[in-house]
Amino acid sequence: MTRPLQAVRAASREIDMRRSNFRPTRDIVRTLPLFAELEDSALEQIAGAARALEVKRGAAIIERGSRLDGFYGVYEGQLKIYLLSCNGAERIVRLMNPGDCFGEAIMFMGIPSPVFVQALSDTQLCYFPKDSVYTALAGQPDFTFAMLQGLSRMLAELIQDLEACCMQNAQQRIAHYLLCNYEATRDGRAAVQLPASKAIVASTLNISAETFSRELHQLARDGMIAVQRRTIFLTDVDGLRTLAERGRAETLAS
Amino acid sequence: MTRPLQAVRAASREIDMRRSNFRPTRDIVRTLPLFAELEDSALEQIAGAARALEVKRGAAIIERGSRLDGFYGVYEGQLKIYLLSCNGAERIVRLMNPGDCFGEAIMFMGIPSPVFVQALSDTQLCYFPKDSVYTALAGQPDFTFAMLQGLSRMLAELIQDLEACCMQNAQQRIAHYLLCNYEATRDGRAAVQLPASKAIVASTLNISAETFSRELHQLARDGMIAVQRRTIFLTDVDGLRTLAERGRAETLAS
DNA sequence: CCGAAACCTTGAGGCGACTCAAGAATTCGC
DNA sequence: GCGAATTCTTGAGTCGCCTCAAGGTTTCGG
Repeated sequence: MTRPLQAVRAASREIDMRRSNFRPTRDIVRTLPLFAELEDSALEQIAGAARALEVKRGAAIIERGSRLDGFYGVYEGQLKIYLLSCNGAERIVRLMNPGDCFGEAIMFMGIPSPVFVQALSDTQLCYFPKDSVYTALAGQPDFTFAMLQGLSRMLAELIQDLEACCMQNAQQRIAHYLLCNYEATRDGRAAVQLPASKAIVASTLNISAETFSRELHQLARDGMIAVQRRTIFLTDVDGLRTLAERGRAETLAS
Repeated sequence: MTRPLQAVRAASREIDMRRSNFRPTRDIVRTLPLFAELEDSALEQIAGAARALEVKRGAAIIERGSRLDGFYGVYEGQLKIYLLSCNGAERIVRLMNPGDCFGEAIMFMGIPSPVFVQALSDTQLCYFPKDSVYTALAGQPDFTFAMLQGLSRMLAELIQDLEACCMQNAQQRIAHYLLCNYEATRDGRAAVQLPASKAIVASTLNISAETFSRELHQLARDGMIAVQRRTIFLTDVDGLRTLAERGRAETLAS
């Protein structure tokens, strides 16, 4: 019975499909990287079969156990893919942003979804029915490779998640996360802009919000980072690297 | 610095490729489920490019960080896919048996492998070079679907692993494992035959060997199971189901 | 059949991360 | 710009699982 995060509380849990100005035209559909290389004719076919979906923050897109006869692409907004434990604790597996796809694996396997998907903000999606996808796959080797690569990338990312959550302690996971996501600011400092609230980011790292807060401040005290709201400046990238690789204990010892 | 498991200790860590009576003929290659639907001509092409590999127990097939220009199929023996933490602790992600494939994702992405693969017993493998695979993919939609499904299945399994390791305690993971793997014996009892030593199975469940032993004996004391070597008889399937779903604490309370 | 190696069990002790709880700081709606 | 809601911080206490250590059991080669 852990506190639900943000959007869980908000709005209805139903899909709120509505007519809107978001339409799956060929040029819009193509903005998904997956479709980038698709020929016009194939794209036309996919776009023709696609269904645009505009959902509000808090809407449930996929429930655990549901099946899919297609997959989704994200065009605007943010969603979370998450797991729920028997007592209601939530573990966010991944945050989805524009350009991302989800549901392919469920579609290909025809199995019930092992995860939930919910919108964290108002979101524009497209649903691509299986049949149109299969048609495109059969005729477009480039698309096949793009699809295979997409699945492969997810697989690799999941392995990394598994590694993080099985082989690294909380501080190592945080250090690793920061090192994987920082960018240079205008004034040349290295900074990470958290894509959501600390509680949500903590959940994706499989850490409680409290521990996340504690560890961030510990890193700040150690001079590795400086925290300002949802911006985290990396003040000692090499130190973080050492931490991420060797862990806290061994930095001091040996 | 955790004790390495079984085969780590054994034999050389080098691939021991040798001429042998194991040859990638069409009929042998086809026994991989992935190739089941492949047309003869395509199969011929794949088989022609395939390289047979016979390795001894303990041989390292893939090292973390290495790249692949193809993928492997298992025809005989057993391998482990595993992760190593910085201090040498090992976490087995999956055991591979005849009929399984590995390395597809690494091949498609062209990224360094995030995992290690090592033979747990003397093993017969085939290596299928990327080019021949791509050729088959381009011409054989059925093969494409089989490949997509294979990747999708791995993805779904990894999600389940992640769920198990993040959302369930040790006893729930064990109960779940038993429920997913039991079969009826001749005399009608439900039993699980462990596919390897308890230490190895424990590692795949992300549990220390000691805890695994303790929990198994606890379950036995509770009348859920009976342990005999590497055979575990399920004496109370419903009880296990309750455990797996609700966890230990809540079985007693509420 | 004996000894060594591998495998399994069991106890003691410790620690990482969680939960609960309360309060501070931000953000947001009107 | 004030009050409410949300988000973040911090302390105290607990617990699950790990590690270390030692002894028992099974397997296997010669």
